[in-house]
Amino acid sequence: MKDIFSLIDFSAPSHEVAPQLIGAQFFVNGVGGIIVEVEAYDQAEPASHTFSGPSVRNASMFGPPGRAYVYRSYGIHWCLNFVCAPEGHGAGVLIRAIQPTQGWDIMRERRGVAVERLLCSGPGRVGQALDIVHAFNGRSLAQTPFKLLPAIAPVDVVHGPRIGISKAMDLPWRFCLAGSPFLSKPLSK
DNA sequence: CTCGGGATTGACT
DNA sequence: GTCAATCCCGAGC
Repeated sequence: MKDIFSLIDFSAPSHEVAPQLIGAQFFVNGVGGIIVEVEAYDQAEPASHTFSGPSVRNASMFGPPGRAYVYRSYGIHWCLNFVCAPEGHGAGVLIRAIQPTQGWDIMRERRGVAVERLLCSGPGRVGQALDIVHAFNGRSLAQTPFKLLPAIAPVDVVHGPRIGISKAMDLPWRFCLAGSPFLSKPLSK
């Protein structure tokens, strides 16, 4: 199998990397599955954490591409991004939903729910199910505990406006696996 | 310094 | 539909 880092150039703009991640498989310590929903963010648009420039919180987004940006959302959840674009650019792809394929029992225990559809359908849920912790911030996606594998077969990717933001609503930078029942919400246009 | 708003979720009316 | 949980950070005084 081809190495995904030879197939995807993480130094490309986040909105170009994002659709390529749909269908890829992502695991943390062997727990995870197929990426079915992501969103792209870039310093040039006001919905991004990096819009106002570097800070302690978003520093890893300004670091080298191909690494993790882990942030605390609403003071409660841990969410995961893949850093994109050249170093210093401040762009990334938020992992919003995963179709579970490995580690169901572990994910059910961590999440406290039994319904498979609710294990990883949302950025905060992905963080909890895969045990994303702040210590992963800045770590390379090519190294343990991460494992990122290319899609087994070509997939249909659909896109639309991003969720949960109040700025730059016009950018269609949410990318989903067409017809997937594991999305955090149905795609709107 | 205080204040307010989130790239959210789950419990409740 | 409403709302609280709770941390980071920018805006404003």
